[in-house]
Amino acid sequence: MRSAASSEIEWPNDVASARAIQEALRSQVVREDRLGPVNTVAGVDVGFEDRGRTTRAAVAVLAFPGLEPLAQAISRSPTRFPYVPGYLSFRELPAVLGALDQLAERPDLILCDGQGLAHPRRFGLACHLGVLTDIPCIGVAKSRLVGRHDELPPDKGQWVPLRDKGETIGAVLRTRTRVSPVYVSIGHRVNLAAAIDFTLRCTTRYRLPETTRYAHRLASGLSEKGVSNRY
DNA sequence: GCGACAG
DNA sequence: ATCTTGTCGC
Repeated sequence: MRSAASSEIEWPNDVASARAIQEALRSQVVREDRLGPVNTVAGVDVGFEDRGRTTRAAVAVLAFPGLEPLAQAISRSPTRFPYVPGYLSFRELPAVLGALDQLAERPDLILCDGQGLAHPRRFGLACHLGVLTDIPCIGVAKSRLVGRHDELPPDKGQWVPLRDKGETIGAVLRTRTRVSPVYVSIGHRVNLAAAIDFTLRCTTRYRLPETTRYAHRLASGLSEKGVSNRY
């Protein structure tokens, strides 16, 4: 899919200009449901290698709701922005877009590693990815960046709002009974209720959704056999 | 001023 | 994110 070539984007080299980009793009995040039929769901996993010198992103596309693997791609590129809390997207997005470009088809929905609106300026990685590609996107993070919340009941499926500065910015969601929760937030074109629902429907027996988990395993080295990078 | 801080 | 020992529960 060629909708957001990373090479055609001007990437910032410092936090001040990165912040200006966030402030300029944050109004483009669509917080309501604007989804077509969801037949394919992609999971995006980000991370780094070589003590941070190389950034890597993996994407796995699964059928929905059956979650059968359909396609996968991985992209590595030299790190061009350091990890600074609140600015993760400037470090990871070039690799993420590179991985998405390897796919033959645009996924109908993306579950992205990291935060969406649950971000100091309401423009986390999942929002940035959603705005640049205009693909419906949900942020699924393994730990908290900002926000406070009440104690979370132990049963699978239960959730409590994540709040910051008087507004709900996401949900703390139990994807497995008595297992540490994940942090779900709007990325783009999906409301919070739908984001929670999709996250649960993509989660089977592990803490993380199969989409994200599949991408993570791909990035960790052990790819699945018999799955090509096209449908 | 001090702690907190997605991956 | 990554590293690593000890502990707990099924």
